[in-house]
Amino acid sequence: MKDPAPIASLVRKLGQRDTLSDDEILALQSMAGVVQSVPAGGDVVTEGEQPHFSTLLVSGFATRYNLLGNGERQITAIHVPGDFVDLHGFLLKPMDHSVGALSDCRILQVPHPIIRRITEEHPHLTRMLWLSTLIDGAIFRQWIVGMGRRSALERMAHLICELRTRLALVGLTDGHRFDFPITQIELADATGLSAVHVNRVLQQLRADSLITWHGQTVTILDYDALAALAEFDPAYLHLDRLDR
Amino acid sequence: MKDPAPIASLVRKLGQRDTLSDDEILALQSMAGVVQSVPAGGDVVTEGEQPHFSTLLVSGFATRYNLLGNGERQITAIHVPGDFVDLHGFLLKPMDHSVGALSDCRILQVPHPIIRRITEEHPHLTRMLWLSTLIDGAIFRQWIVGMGRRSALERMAHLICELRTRLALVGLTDGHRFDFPITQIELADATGLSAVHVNRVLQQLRADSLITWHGQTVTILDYDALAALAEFDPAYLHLDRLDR
DNA sequence: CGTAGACTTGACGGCACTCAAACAAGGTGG
DNA sequence: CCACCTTGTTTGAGTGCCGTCAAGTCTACG
Repeated sequence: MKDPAPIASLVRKLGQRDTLSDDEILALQSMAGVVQSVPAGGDVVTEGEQPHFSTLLVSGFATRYNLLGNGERQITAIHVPGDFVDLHGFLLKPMDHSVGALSDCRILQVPHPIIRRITEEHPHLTRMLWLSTLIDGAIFRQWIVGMGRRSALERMAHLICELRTRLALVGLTDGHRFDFPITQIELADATGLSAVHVNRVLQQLRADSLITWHGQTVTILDYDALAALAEFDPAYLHLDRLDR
Repeated sequence: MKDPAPIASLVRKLGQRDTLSDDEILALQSMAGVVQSVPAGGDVVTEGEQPHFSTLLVSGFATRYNLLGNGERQITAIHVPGDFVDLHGFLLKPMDHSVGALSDCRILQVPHPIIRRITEEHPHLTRMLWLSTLIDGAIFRQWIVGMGRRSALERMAHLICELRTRLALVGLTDGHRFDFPITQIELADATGLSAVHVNRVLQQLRADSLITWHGQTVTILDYDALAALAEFDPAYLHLDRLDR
């Protein structure tokens, strides 16, 4: 019931950025509880709700998205295991966007009072949780840069580089190969492109022997070239272990 | 020397979202110090630096921006008085972008040890500072939505609505009129458009009698129509006073 | 074997970009 | 005081990246 495994990815991800004390790891484990399932296509949280918990993604892929008046959709974030998909809801309260499951997901709902107690009793751990929302923000900024100033090709290349780096951090890569269960329609909503153009961009990346993409499996064939095309610099992911 | 006035806007902005205790206001005032000046066009912080303080904008307008390899620029955030322009630097450490002054600015550099002490001694105030970075994040998300799925016209309208709302929060509006010292080139870098197209979009907004824009003075002539065009919903700014 | 969802392809169109030049306004120095 | 320069804004012409529309193909699955 209180299985520590679900939060292993979170511990690994935070522990990459600063050393966590045993006490802090125990506090994180106090968040463990019943793991729930959300089927692909389902919503984890819906815009306008004011949940009394935040959701840790244990396995699977999820997105944050907004719907527009004309029915169009914009994905603002892609989440991988170990990510809190709505830790910000702890303080922001009403959700200003929805969270959906890209694939079948297993999630852990952490009651806000537990997070609140961490903020009362564990200043350093609080800073680490704060940090994780700041890294979300750094990723948002890079997406803005991409959507504003990068071509469709560069933007897609950047997204692939980013996902590879973030998945490697939680041990979900096999060299330059990783699972990424997303459709081209969803990729279009994430990159601000049309589905047709996403298809053409992916063909271009394949034609240039930069990647292959079979089913859910992405393989980066030439990482250096892909990163150069995207001007990808992982500094914004703040991977260094520092005193925080 | 320890003039409380510089942090008045910050107190006002945080106090809008939750009640601050006298003790907490005192703690914020412990951040007060020597106010410095940055001329328009100057940099407040530069990408790659690792400052040992975070910068509170006391007066003037500032932006966060990234430069790309080809010299292009993307502005990812516009800051108004009362905003911490780089509170995230407290935990992220090396800056993954620069901060520039749009107009002449007065700033207050708050040493990180002072912020750190707040996190050790004032859990609720810590949450409020965390909150302010989360609101930054919510704004980032809206920018992503705009750049991905809104037309140039809608995007500009949305930016104007957002600025008006945020400036009203710190008392820098006169009805639907406010100062916004930004050039069309800078607006282009913020919206992901070209300077030429920004000019045409602004002309369109004027032709439709939605705004006037004389020098640095923006006047919204028909707020309802402008907000409808932009599908602007201020919910993402989380203006309600709630227990946080 | 039929259907649904995802992917692919082609033709065409438009929003926004680029290039280029003119206009306006404020500041500076001779 | 007025050329002159710089910075910002405006306008026009031509272009192109990416969107839309419409089919067609492929694969998984019942």
